[in-house]
Amino acid sequence: MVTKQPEQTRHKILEAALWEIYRHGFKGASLDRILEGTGLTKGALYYHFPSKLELGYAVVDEVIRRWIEEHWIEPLNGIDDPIEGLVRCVRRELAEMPDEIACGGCPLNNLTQEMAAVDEGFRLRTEKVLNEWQSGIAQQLRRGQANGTVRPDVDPDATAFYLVGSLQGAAGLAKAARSRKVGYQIGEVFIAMLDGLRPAGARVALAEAHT
Amino acid sequence: MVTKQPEQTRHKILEAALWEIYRHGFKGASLDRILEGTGLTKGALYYHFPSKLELGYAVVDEVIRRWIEEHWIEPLNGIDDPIEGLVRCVRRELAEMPDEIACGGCPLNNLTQEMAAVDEGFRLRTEKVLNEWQSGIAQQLRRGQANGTVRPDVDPDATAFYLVGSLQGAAGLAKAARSRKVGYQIGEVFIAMLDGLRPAGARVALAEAHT
Amino acid sequence: MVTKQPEQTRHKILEAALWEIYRHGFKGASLDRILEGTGLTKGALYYHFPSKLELGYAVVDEVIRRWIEEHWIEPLNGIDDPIEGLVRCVRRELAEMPDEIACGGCPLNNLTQEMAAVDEGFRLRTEKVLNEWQSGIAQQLRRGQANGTVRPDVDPDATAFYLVGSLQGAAGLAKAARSRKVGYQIGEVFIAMLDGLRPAGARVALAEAHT
Amino acid sequence: MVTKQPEQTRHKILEAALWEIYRHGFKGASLDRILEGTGLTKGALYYHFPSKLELGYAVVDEVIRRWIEEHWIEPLNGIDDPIEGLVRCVRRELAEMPDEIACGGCPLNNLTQEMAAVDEGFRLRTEKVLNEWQSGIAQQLRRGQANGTVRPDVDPDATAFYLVGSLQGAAGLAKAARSRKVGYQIGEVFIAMLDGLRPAGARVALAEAHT
DNA sequence: ACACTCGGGACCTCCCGTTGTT
DNA sequence: AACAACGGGAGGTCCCGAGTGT
Repeated sequence: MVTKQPEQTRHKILEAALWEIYRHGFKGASLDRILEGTGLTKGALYYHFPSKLELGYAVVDEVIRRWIEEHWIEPLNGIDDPIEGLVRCVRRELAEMPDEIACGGCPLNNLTQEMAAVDEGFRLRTEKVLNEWQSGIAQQLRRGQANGTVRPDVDPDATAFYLVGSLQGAAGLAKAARSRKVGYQIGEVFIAMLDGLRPAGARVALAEAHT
Repeated sequence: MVTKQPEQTRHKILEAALWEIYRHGFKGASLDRILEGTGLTKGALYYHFPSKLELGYAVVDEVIRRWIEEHWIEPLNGIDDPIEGLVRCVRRELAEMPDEIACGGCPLNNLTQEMAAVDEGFRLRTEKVLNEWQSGIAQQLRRGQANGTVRPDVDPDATAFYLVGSLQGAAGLAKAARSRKVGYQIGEVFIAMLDGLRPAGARVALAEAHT
Repeated sequence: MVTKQPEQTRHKILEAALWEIYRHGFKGASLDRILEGTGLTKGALYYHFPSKLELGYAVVDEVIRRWIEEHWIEPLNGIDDPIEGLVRCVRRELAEMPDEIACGGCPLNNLTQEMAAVDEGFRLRTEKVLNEWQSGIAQQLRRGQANGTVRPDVDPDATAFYLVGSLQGAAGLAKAARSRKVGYQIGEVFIAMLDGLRPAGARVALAEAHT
Repeated sequence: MVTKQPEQTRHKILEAALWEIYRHGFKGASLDRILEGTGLTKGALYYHFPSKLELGYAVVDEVIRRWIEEHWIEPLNGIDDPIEGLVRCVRRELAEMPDEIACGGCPLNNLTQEMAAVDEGFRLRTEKVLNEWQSGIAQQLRRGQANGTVRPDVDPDATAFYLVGSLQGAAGLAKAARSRKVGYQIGEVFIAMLDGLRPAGARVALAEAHT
């Protein structure tokens, strides 16, 4: 047996916890089941996390948060046209997402809806991630307003909230329908709505661009 | 003591179950706690419902479904301008909703996100309600296209999905933020987006219309 | 199977709990072990007692308390000479007590010493039983002072406390020594000390009376 | 960081263990909590003690035993009148004892009552300490009989057992009542009883001597 | 001589569901 | 139609102890 590798052990637990929680929800998640796949036992888990709740918190803080950053915030950085950036993100997610996630909903949204009203710790953490997401988009919208790719009369903050909400809602509907098709449909309308944020002269016939 | 009143008993259980589920989620809901407030016992519950799961199903089918119909489908019937109707619905909900619900999220969305991936029975039932909601809106959009209040190039079905998703997502964000303010902000953007569905000449400065 | 007998079930649990607690202490007591002998299951236990703690409380309130009353308070009632009554009690206990109890200590004392400093609920309940014991003896001492069998300069309350404490302490020593002999030795001294509570002229050579 | 100091480390653990056991009982004592205050970890503990049980044994053998010697055996050595010596001990303890100990019971008695019936190792060790205590007193009583300060018809051994038991019992009652008052009350009676061990002519009105 | 990491189990809690009874 | 009593199990907590490194 190799020597103890605490960092890797912790990571393995977090990863397994993410999937277990994703599949059964936080309350339905079983520590025994989480540990089953890892080959670890309660002792290791209890050493790294003081409770199931804290494990759940860590999943939000460390795993889900990073995922959102990598998928929805950082990709926008290099692009001058923020709307173009968002459209690309949506298209990429719709295309690359495996079926299980496409039909299982956004992990962040799942946890938020299940736990926000039940546990304040979860609410604060998911709220924080959502706020980072929102402010990332709001910042891009401001940059777009500066370089003329976004209408100046748009409220960047409120609109960013709206966009995040719509994405979460769309993921929720796709989950309810257990179908990629609903996601694609909503995606196109979402993109069309995004197009409405451009200055009148700069709008693109996005629907056709896709076909 | 009055004689047994099966229908009323069933109703009392459903009502209590709705609140318990709303507050603790379905998995977190306790049958004992549901019964506590009603003065009934397990016997009554299991006479009317074969299991906790079926009780949850009944809550969706009978309580939540009716609520959606009354609040989001029927109000649109008498109005010629469907977008105007939706705007009124949003404004009414934002205004009349008590704090607990405004910050606790949409009961339908809560249940959907918690259970859709876990239990197929819940998924089918919540999907059905969502579809009724969506097709109600789609039908109105078609009527609007017929009477010229909605742009003809809009896809009624996809757009209706998108709108339902956005509403659910907005409710989810408000829940995560535990704040009415986020709801109001998103509501205004939502209304602005709705305005984008009108033919170019018919758009209204809705923000001002609200003040 | 006979019909449900809640009272008898509750009694069976209490009885089994008393023994389990007596043998392993309260913290060491296992609910599973308690139920093992009764043929009942967790459901029955949880129905009758909301928690292990409340079960322990009930053992003190209902079982131990009654035992003290029957063995140390009521026997004194019919006897005019309270010191004589106490001596008889001591002798009876020393003689009739089975080995397991003689060497296992007084159940009341065991629970008190283990739990009084840890849990206030236990402390209050054991204190109550001890106070009843003490006031039973104090009352007898007062009666003895009235009829001349007890010295008038004795403080009935303080002395009763002292006597109860000595008995508990003696039981504790016998338990530590796991020997009846220590109990007998202390018992004789205790009886001699009791004799010192009589008026000077009324003292008896108790040691000889015993042989 | 200073170099390793094994003896001091061991001592720190023992001291911390004493308090933890005193407050939570042996079973309730947590190794993690013991180590928390010391800044040490499991590694240090298990280097010095092979198990929790052995740690408990060491607490009895080294800490509690020494405490009893210093407080109840050695103080009697320089005094010719053993009864006077015991009275002083009682008075000193009653006066100097901090509240936490006065109301938390005698550490020796606590451990004895909790563990004697459960674990033979504990029983043997606490019995040993109790025997040393008892034989210390018995020896003094014999000396008193030799110099005429103790009645010759007193059985030194049995009486010493009785006295130790009474003290332990008194501490137990004070713990159950969580009150110093009970301790004071019993203390006075105890002293009066001690006075009864003197030869008839040598008795003192101790109650008045105290005021 | 001590720290970090992890194994593995026993425990209470609590819950859903069923049975006998009225 | 409804109740009181009970069956039976799964889950999180927490703990003691044993490894490896240094």
